[in-house]
Amino acid sequence: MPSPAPDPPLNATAASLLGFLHEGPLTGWDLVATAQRRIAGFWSLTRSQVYRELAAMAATGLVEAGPPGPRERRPYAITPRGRAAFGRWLDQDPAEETIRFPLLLSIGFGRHLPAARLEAIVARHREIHAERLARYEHAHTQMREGGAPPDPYRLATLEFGLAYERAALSWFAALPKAIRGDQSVRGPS
Amino acid sequence: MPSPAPDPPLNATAASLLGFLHEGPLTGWDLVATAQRRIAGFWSLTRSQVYRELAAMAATGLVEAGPPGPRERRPYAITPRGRAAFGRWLDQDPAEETIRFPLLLSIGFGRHLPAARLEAIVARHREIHAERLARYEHAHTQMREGGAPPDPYRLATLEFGLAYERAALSWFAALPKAIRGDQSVRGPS
DNA sequence: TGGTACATGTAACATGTTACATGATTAG
DNA sequence: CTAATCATGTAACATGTTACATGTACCA
Repeated sequence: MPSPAPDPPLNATAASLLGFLHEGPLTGWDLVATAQRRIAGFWSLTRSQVYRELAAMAATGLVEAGPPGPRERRPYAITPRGRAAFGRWLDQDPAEETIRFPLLLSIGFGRHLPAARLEAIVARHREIHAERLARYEHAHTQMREGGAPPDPYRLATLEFGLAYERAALSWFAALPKAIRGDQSVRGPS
Repeated sequence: MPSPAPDPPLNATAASLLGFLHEGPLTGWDLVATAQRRIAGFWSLTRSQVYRELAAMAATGLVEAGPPGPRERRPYAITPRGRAAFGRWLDQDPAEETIRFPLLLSIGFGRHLPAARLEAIVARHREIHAERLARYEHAHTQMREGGAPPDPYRLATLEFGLAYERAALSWFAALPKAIRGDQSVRGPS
Protein backbone atom coordinates (compact mmCIF):
# COMPACT_ATOMS: atom_id res chain seq x y z
CA MET A 1 0.00 0.00 0.00
CA PRO A 2 1.39 3.38 -0.96
CA SER A 3 2.11 5.47 2.10
CA PRO A 4 0.91 9.06 1.76
CA ALA A 5 3.62 11.55 0.82
CA PRO A 6 5.01 12.94 4.07
CA ASP A 7 4.60 16.68 4.51
CA PRO A 8 7.66 18.65 3.46
CA PRO A 9 9.87 19.77 6.35
CA LEU A 10 8.81 22.93 8.12
CA ASN A 11 10.87 26.02 8.53
CA ALA A 12 11.32 27.41 12.03
CA THR A 13 8.87 30.24 11.47
CA ALA A 14 6.04 27.97 10.35
CA ALA A 15 6.85 25.54 13.14
CA SER A 16 6.62 28.30 15.73
CA LEU A 17 3.19 29.22 14.50
CA LEU A 18 2.13 25.61 14.89
CA GLY A 19 3.65 25.66 18.36
CA PHE A 20 1.44 28.58 19.38
CA LEU A 21 -1.61 26.99 17.80
CA HIS A 22 -1.31 24.09 20.25
CA GLU A 23 -2.83 26.44 22.81
CA GLY A 24 -5.93 27.00 20.68
CA PRO A 25 -7.01 28.63 17.42
CA LEU A 26 -5.55 32.04 16.67
CA THR A 27 -5.79 34.53 13.83
CA GLY A 28 -2.79 35.79 11.91
CA TRP A 29 -2.93 39.00 13.86
CA ASP A 30 -2.97 37.16 17.18
CA LEU A 31 -0.07 35.01 16.10
CA VAL A 32 2.03 38.07 15.34
CA ALA A 33 1.22 39.45 18.78
CA THR A 34 1.96 36.13 20.45
CA ALA A 35 5.27 35.77 18.67
CA GLN A 36 6.11 39.30 19.72
CA ARG A 37 5.59 38.41 23.36
CA ARG A 38 7.10 34.99 23.33
CA ILE A 39 9.97 34.73 20.87
CA ALA A 40 10.72 38.25 19.64
CA GLY A 41 14.09 38.34 21.38
CA PHE A 42 15.49 35.39 19.46
CA TRP A 43 13.28 34.88 16.43
CA SER A 44 11.73 37.46 14.20
CA LEU A 45 8.84 37.30 11.83
CA THR A 46 6.69 39.78 10.00
CA ARG A 47 3.00 40.00 9.39
CA SER A 48 3.52 39.22 5.73
CA GLN A 49 5.34 36.05 6.54
CA VAL A 50 2.71 34.90 8.99
CA TYR A 51 -0.09 35.25 6.46
CA ARG A 52 2.02 33.56 3.83
CA GLU A 53 2.91 30.60 6.04
CA LEU A 54 -0.66 30.28 7.26
CA ALA A 55 -1.96 30.19 3.70
CA ALA A 56 0.66 27.61 2.74
CA MET A 57 -0.06 25.44 5.76
CA ALA A 58 -3.79 25.65 5.14
CA ALA A 59 -3.13 24.45 1.59
CA THR A 60 -1.19 21.42 2.85
CA GLY A 61 -3.64 20.70 5.63
CA LEU A 62 -1.44 21.46 8.62
CA VAL A 63 -3.90 24.10 9.80
CA GLU A 64 -7.56 24.77 9.11
CA ALA A 65 -9.25 28.13 8.82
CA GLY A 66 -12.27 28.42 11.07
CA PRO A 67 -15.40 30.49 10.43
CA PRO A 68 -14.60 34.20 10.14
CA GLY A 69 -15.42 36.15 13.26
CA PRO A 70 -16.19 39.85 13.36
CA ARG A 71 -14.09 42.00 11.11
CA GLU A 72 -12.75 39.30 8.84
CA ARG A 73 -10.88 37.73 11.78
CA ARG A 74 -10.16 34.23 10.61
CA PRO A 75 -8.96 31.87 13.33
CA TYR A 76 -6.67 29.05 12.28
CA ALA A 77 -6.62 25.77 14.14
CA ILE A 78 -3.88 23.17 14.08
CA THR A 79 -4.84 19.79 12.59
CA PRO A 80 -3.55 16.33 13.54
CA ARG A 81 -1.24 16.48 10.51
CA GLY A 82 -0.03 19.83 11.81
CA ARG A 83 0.75 18.36 15.22
CA ALA A 84 2.66 15.54 13.58
CA ALA A 85 4.66 17.93 11.42
CA PHE A 86 5.42 20.09 14.44
CA GLY A 87 6.57 17.07 16.38
CA ARG A 88 8.91 15.99 13.62
CA TRP A 89 10.32 19.51 13.35
CA LEU A 90 10.88 19.79 17.08
CA ASP A 91 12.70 16.49 17.20
CA GLN A 92 15.37 17.70 14.76
CA ASP A 93 18.64 19.02 16.01
CA PRO A 94 18.27 22.79 15.96
CA ALA A 95 20.71 24.77 13.83
CA GLU A 96 23.28 27.08 15.38
CA GLU A 97 22.15 30.63 15.98
CA THR A 98 22.86 33.41 13.54
CA ILE A 99 23.54 36.87 14.82
CA ARG A 100 23.51 39.86 12.51
CA PHE A 101 24.77 42.84 14.37
CA PRO A 102 25.31 45.89 12.17
CA LEU A 103 26.72 47.93 15.07
CA LEU A 104 29.66 45.54 15.22
CA LEU A 105 30.29 46.13 11.54
CA SER A 106 30.34 49.87 12.22
CA ILE A 107 32.81 49.33 15.02
CA GLY A 108 34.90 46.85 13.06
CA PHE A 109 35.23 49.41 10.28
CA GLY A 110 35.48 52.19 12.86
CA ARG A 111 38.82 53.42 11.58
CA HIS A 112 36.92 54.81 8.59
CA LEU A 113 34.61 56.93 10.77
CA PRO A 114 35.25 60.15 12.67
CA ALA A 115 35.57 59.27 16.35
CA ALA A 116 32.72 61.54 17.42
CA ARG A 117 30.35 59.92 14.96
CA LEU A 118 31.23 56.42 16.12
CA GLU A 119 30.83 57.46 19.73
CA ALA A 120 27.35 58.83 19.03
CA ILE A 121 26.32 55.62 17.30
CA VAL A 122 27.65 53.48 20.11
CA ALA A 123 25.98 55.62 22.76
CA ARG A 124 22.64 55.31 21.04
CA HIS A 125 22.89 51.54 20.89
CA ARG A 126 23.94 51.33 24.50
CA GLU A 127 20.63 52.97 25.35
CA ILE A 128 18.69 50.50 23.25
CA HIS A 129 20.23 47.67 25.22
CA ALA A 130 19.60 49.36 28.54
CA GLU A 131 15.95 49.69 27.63
CA ARG A 132 15.71 46.09 26.54
CA LEU A 133 17.28 44.92 29.76
CA ALA A 134 14.77 46.95 31.74
CA ARG A 135 11.93 45.36 29.81
CA TYR A 136 13.25 41.87 30.33
CA GLU A 137 13.76 42.50 34.02
CA HIS A 138 10.21 43.70 34.31
CA ALA A 139 8.90 40.63 32.51
CA HIS A 140 11.03 38.45 34.74
CA THR A 141 9.62 39.98 37.90
CA GLN A 142 6.10 39.61 36.56
CA MET A 143 6.68 35.99 35.75
CA ARG A 144 8.02 35.21 39.20
CA GLU A 145 5.43 37.20 41.10
CA GLY A 146 2.51 36.04 39.03
CA GLY A 147 0.98 33.70 41.59
CA ALA A 148 1.18 30.59 39.42
CA PRO A 149 4.59 28.92 39.30
CA PRO A 150 6.31 30.06 36.11
CA ASP A 151 6.70 27.79 33.10
CA PRO A 152 10.37 26.74 33.33
CA TYR A 153 10.72 26.73 29.54
CA ARG A 154 9.57 30.28 29.06
CA LEU A 155 11.58 31.32 32.08
CA ALA A 156 14.69 29.81 30.50
CA THR A 157 14.29 31.73 27.24
CA LEU A 158 13.64 34.95 29.11
CA GLU A 159 16.74 34.36 31.18
CA PHE A 160 18.77 34.01 28.04
CA GLY A 161 17.59 37.48 27.09
CA LEU A 162 18.62 38.81 30.49
CA ALA A 163 22.04 37.20 30.27
CA TYR A 164 22.53 38.53 26.77
CA GLU A 165 21.58 42.11 27.57
CA ARG A 166 23.65 42.16 30.73
CA ALA A 167 26.66 40.90 28.81
CA ALA A 168 26.09 43.50 26.12
CA LEU A 169 25.95 46.31 28.67
CA SER A 170 29.15 45.23 30.42
CA TRP A 171 30.80 45.04 27.04
CA PHE A 172 29.68 48.60 26.23
CA ALA A 173 31.00 49.75 29.58
CA ALA A 174 34.39 48.14 28.99
CA LEU A 175 34.86 49.65 25.55
CA PRO A 176 37.82 52.03 25.25
CA LYS A 177 36.89 55.70 25.56
CA ALA A 178 37.71 56.39 21.93
CA ILE A 179 34.94 54.07 20.87
CA ARG A 180 32.53 54.48 23.74
CA GLY A 181 32.66 58.24 24.14
CA ASP A 182 32.63 59.64 27.66
CA GLN A 183 29.45 57.82 28.42
CA SER A 184 27.69 60.64 30.23
CA VAL A 185 24.37 58.96 30.73
CA ARG A 186 21.61 61.36 29.93
CA GLY A 187 18.25 60.17 31.16
CA PRO A 188 15.13 61.08 29.19
CA SER A 189 15.02 64.90 29.17
CA MET B 1 23.98 70.76 -14.84
CA PRO B 2 22.39 67.42 -14.02
CA SER B 3 24.10 65.73 -11.13
CA PRO B 4 24.82 62.06 -11.78
CA ALA B 5 22.34 59.66 -10.21
CA PRO B 6 23.71 58.73 -6.77
CA ASP B 7 24.47 55.06 -6.33
CA PRO B 8 21.66 53.14 -4.67
CA PRO B 9 22.19 52.48 -0.96
CA LEU B 10 24.33 49.49 -0.12
CA ASN B 11 23.33 46.55 1.99
CA ALA B 12 25.53 45.59 4.89
CA THR B 13 27.00 42.61 3.09
CA ALA B 14 28.11 44.60 0.06
CA ALA B 15 29.39 47.35 2.32
CA SER B 16 31.50 44.90 4.27
CA LEU B 17 33.11 43.68 1.08
CA LEU B 18 33.97 47.28 0.21
CA GLY B 19 35.36 47.68 3.71
CA PHE B 20 37.76 44.80 3.19
CA LEU B 21 38.73 46.06 -0.24
CA HIS B 22 40.11 49.23 1.36
CA GLU B 23 43.09 47.12 2.32
CA GLY B 24 43.81 46.18 -1.28
CA PRO B 25 42.35 44.14 -4.15
CA LEU B 26 40.95 40.75 -3.27
CA THR B 27 39.22 37.94 -5.14
CA GLY B 28 35.81 36.62 -4.21
CA TRP B 29 37.43 33.64 -2.60
CA ASP B 30 39.72 35.82 -0.50
CA LEU B 31 36.81 37.97 0.54
CA VAL B 32 34.93 34.96 1.84
CA ALA B 33 38.00 33.93 3.82
CA THR B 34 38.51 37.45 5.15
CA ALA B 35 34.90 37.75 6.21
CA GLN B 36 35.21 34.41 7.92
CA ARG B 37 38.12 35.69 9.99
CA ARG B 38 36.86 39.15 10.68
CA ILE B 39 33.08 39.25 10.95
CA ALA B 40 31.84 35.66 11.02
CA GLY B 41 30.69 35.94 14.62
CA PHE B 42 28.19 38.70 13.94
CA TRP B 43 27.60 38.75 10.20
CA SER B 44 27.25 35.86 7.84
CA LEU B 45 27.63 35.63 4.12
CA THR B 46 27.98 32.87 1.59
CA ARG B 47 30.15 32.41 -1.43
CA SER B 48 27.16 32.81 -3.69
CA GLN B 49 26.30 36.13 -2.20
CA VAL B 50 29.82 37.41 -2.47
CA TYR B 51 30.01 36.67 -6.18
CA ARG B 52 26.59 38.15 -6.73
CA GLU B 53 27.40 41.38 -4.88
CA LEU B 54 30.76 41.65 -6.57
CA ALA B 55 29.17 41.29 -10.01
CA ALA B 56 26.52 43.87 -9.11
CA MET B 57 29.05 46.32 -7.75
CA ALA B 58 31.26 45.88 -10.79
CA ALA B 59 28.24 46.69 -12.94
CA THR B 60 27.61 49.92 -11.02
CA GLY B 61 31.28 50.85 -10.89
CA LEU B 62 31.87 50.52 -7.16
CA VAL B 63 34.55 47.92 -7.79
CA GLU B 64 36.67 47.01 -10.77
CA ALA B 65 37.82 43.57 -11.80
CA GLY B 66 41.56 43.41 -12.33
CA PRO B 67 43.41 41.16 -14.77
CA PRO B 68 42.81 37.50 -14.02
CA GLY B 69 45.71 35.91 -12.20
CA PRO B 70 46.56 32.22 -12.26
CA ARG B 71 43.59 29.91 -12.12
CA GLU B 72 40.89 32.40 -13.07
CA ARG B 73 41.55 34.35 -9.86
CA ARG B 74 40.03 37.70 -10.56
CA PRO B 75 40.98 40.39 -8.04
CA TYR B 76 38.48 43.17 -7.46
CA ALA B 77 39.62 46.64 -6.48
CA ILE B 78 37.53 49.34 -4.88
CA THR B 79 36.99 52.48 -6.97
CA PRO B 80 36.58 56.08 -5.79
CA ARG B 81 32.82 55.70 -6.26
CA GLY B 82 33.05 52.58 -4.13
CA ARG B 83 34.83 54.45 -1.36
CA ALA B 84 32.19 57.15 -1.45
CA ALA B 85 29.36 54.64 -1.29
CA PHE B 86 31.05 52.85 1.60
CA GLY B 87 31.48 56.14 3.44
CA ARG B 88 27.81 56.98 3.03
CA TRP B 89 26.80 53.54 4.23
CA LEU B 90 29.05 53.70 7.28
CA ASP B 91 27.68 57.08 8.28
CA GLN B 92 24.13 55.71 8.58
CA ASP B 93 22.77 54.70 11.92
CA PRO B 94 23.17 50.92 12.05
CA ALA B 95 20.03 48.84 12.50
CA GLU B 96 19.43 46.84 15.65
CA GLU B 97 20.82 43.34 15.68
CA THR B 98 18.74 40.33 14.82
CA ILE B 99 19.31 37.07 16.57
CA ARG B 100 17.85 33.83 15.26
CA PHE B 101 18.40 31.16 17.80
CA PRO B 102 16.63 27.90 16.98
CA LEU B 103 17.76 26.29 20.23
CA LEU B 104 15.67 28.81 22.15
CA LEU B 105 12.66 27.83 20.08
CA SER B 106 13.27 24.21 21.02
CA ILE B 107 13.48 25.16 24.67
CA GLY B 108 10.50 27.51 24.46
CA PHE B 109 8.45 24.66 23.06
CA GLY B 110 10.21 22.22 25.36
CA ARG B 111 6.99 20.99 26.95
CA HIS B 112 6.30 19.19 23.68
CA LEU B 113 9.57 17.24 23.81
CA PRO B 114 10.60 14.27 25.96
CA ALA B 115 12.93 15.60 28.65
CA ALA B 116 15.80 13.33 27.64
CA ARG B 117 15.69 14.55 24.07
CA LEU B 118 15.70 18.18 25.11
CA GLU B 119 18.58 17.54 27.47
CA ALA B 120 20.61 15.95 24.69
CA ILE B 121 19.96 18.88 22.39
CA VAL B 122 20.91 21.38 25.06
CA ALA B 123 24.08 19.49 25.95
CA ARG B 124 25.20 19.43 22.36
CA HIS B 125 24.75 23.18 22.01
CA ARG B 126 26.55 23.83 25.26
CA GLU B 127 29.55 22.15 23.71
CA ILE B 128 29.33 24.28 20.59
CA HIS B 129 29.49 27.39 22.73
CA ALA B 130 32.37 26.06 24.81
CA GLU B 131 34.32 25.45 21.63
CA ARG B 132 33.55 28.89 20.28
CA LEU B 133 34.65 30.50 23.51
CA ALA B 134 37.93 28.59 23.34
CA ARG B 135 38.50 29.80 19.80
CA TYR B 136 37.76 33.40 20.70
CA GLU B 137 40.03 33.22 23.71
CA HIS B 138 42.80 31.89 21.55
CA ALA B 139 42.33 34.67 19.01
CA HIS B 140 42.28 37.20 21.83
CA THR B 141 45.58 35.97 23.20
CA GLN B 142 47.11 36.03 19.76
CA MET B 143 45.93 39.56 19.18
CA ARG B 144 47.37 40.78 22.44
CA GLU B 145 50.65 38.90 22.17
CA GLY B 146 51.21 39.67 18.53
CA GLY B 147 53.99 42.21 18.95
CA ALA B 148 52.18 45.07 17.24
CA PRO B 149 49.59 46.85 19.37
CA PRO B 150 46.17 45.45 18.50
CA ASP B 151 43.67 47.39 16.42
CA PRO B 152 41.19 48.61 19.05
CA TYR B 153 38.27 48.22 16.66
CA ARG B 154 38.92 44.58 15.91
CA LEU B 155 39.67 43.98 19.55
CA ALA B 156 36.29 45.45 20.47
CA THR B 157 34.37 43.16 18.14
CA LEU B 158 36.29 40.15 19.35
CA GLU B 159 35.53 41.11 22.91
CA PHE B 160 31.86 41.19 22.12
CA GLY B 161 32.19 37.59 21.01
CA LEU B 162 33.93 36.70 24.27
CA ALA B 163 31.27 38.44 26.35
CA TYR B 164 28.52 36.74 24.39
CA GLU B 165 29.94 33.23 24.69
CA ARG B 166 30.71 33.64 28.37
CA ALA B 167 27.17 34.83 29.01
CA ALA B 168 25.79 31.91 27.01
CA LEU B 169 27.82 29.40 29.01
CA SER B 170 26.75 30.83 32.38
CA TRP B 171 23.19 30.70 31.15
CA PHE B 172 23.58 27.02 30.20
CA ALA B 173 25.08 26.32 33.61
CA ALA B 174 22.18 28.00 35.40
CA LEU B 175 19.49 26.14 33.50
CA PRO B 176 17.31 23.88 35.65
CA LYS B 177 18.34 20.24 35.62
CA ALA B 178 15.21 19.20 33.75
CA ILE B 179 16.32 21.24 30.78
CA ARG B 180 20.08 21.04 31.13
CA GLY B 181 20.44 17.39 31.93
CA ASP B 182 23.03 16.37 34.53
CA GLN B 183 25.73 18.09 32.59
CA SER B 184 28.38 15.41 32.95
CA VAL B 185 30.97 16.97 30.74
CA ARG B 186 32.45 14.34 28.52
CA GLY B 187 35.61 15.47 26.83
CA PRO B 188 36.49 14.11 23.39
CA SER B 189 36.81 10.33 23.86
C1' DT C 1 -19.85 60.98 12.34
C1' DG C 2 -15.31 61.15 11.96
C1' DG C 3 -10.87 59.65 13.41
C1' DT C 4 -7.97 55.98 15.35
C1' DA C 5 -6.67 51.58 15.96
C1' DC C 6 -7.58 47.02 14.29
C1' DA C 7 -7.20 43.64 10.69
C1' DT C 8 -6.14 41.27 6.35
C1' DG C 9 -4.01 40.70 2.43
C1' DT C 10 -1.06 41.33 -2.12
C1' DA C 11 2.85 42.64 -4.86
C1' DA C 12 7.40 43.59 -5.68
C1' DC C 13 11.65 43.12 -4.39
C1' DA C 14 15.98 41.98 -1.63
C1' DT C 15 18.52 38.73 0.52
C1' DG C 16 20.00 34.15 1.89
C1' DT C 17 20.58 29.07 0.95
C1' DT C 18 21.56 24.87 -1.46
C1' DA C 19 22.70 22.18 -5.19
C1' DC C 20 24.85 21.66 -9.29
C1' DA C 21 28.35 22.27 -13.07
C1' DT C 22 32.89 23.18 -14.51
C1' DG C 23 37.57 23.36 -14.71
C1' DA C 24 42.64 24.72 -13.18
C1' DT C 25 46.57 23.94 -10.24
C1' DT C 26 49.48 21.52 -7.45
C1' DA C 27 51.41 17.89 -4.68
C1' DG C 28 52.71 13.43 -4.74
C1' DC D 1 49.37 11.42 -14.48
C1' DT D 2 45.94 11.57 -11.13
C1' DA D 3 43.69 12.81 -6.90
C1' DA D 4 42.85 16.50 -3.78
C1' DT D 5 42.17 21.12 -3.31
C1' DC D 6 41.35 25.56 -5.05
C1' DA D 7 38.34 28.52 -7.55
C1' DT D 8 34.43 30.47 -10.04
C1' DG D 9 30.06 30.66 -11.29
C1' DT D 10 24.82 29.67 -12.23
C1' DA D 11 20.19 28.18 -11.20
C1' DA D 12 16.51 27.32 -8.41
C1' DC D 13 14.40 28.12 -4.55
C1' DA D 14 13.30 29.79 0.31
C1' DT D 15 12.89 33.40 3.24
C1' DG D 16 12.59 38.15 4.74
C1' DT D 17 11.29 43.13 3.92
C1' DT D 18 8.71 47.09 2.46
C1' DA D 19 5.13 49.41 0.41
C1' DC D 20 0.69 49.56 -0.94
C1' DA D 21 -4.46 48.71 -0.99
C1' DT D 22 -8.57 47.97 1.40
C1' DG D 23 -11.89 48.03 4.69
C1' DT D 24 -14.09 47.32 9.70
C1' DA D 25 -15.11 48.32 14.37
C1' DC D 26 -14.91 51.15 18.22
C1' DC D 27 -14.72 55.32 20.79
C1' DA D 28 -15.35 60.08 21.60
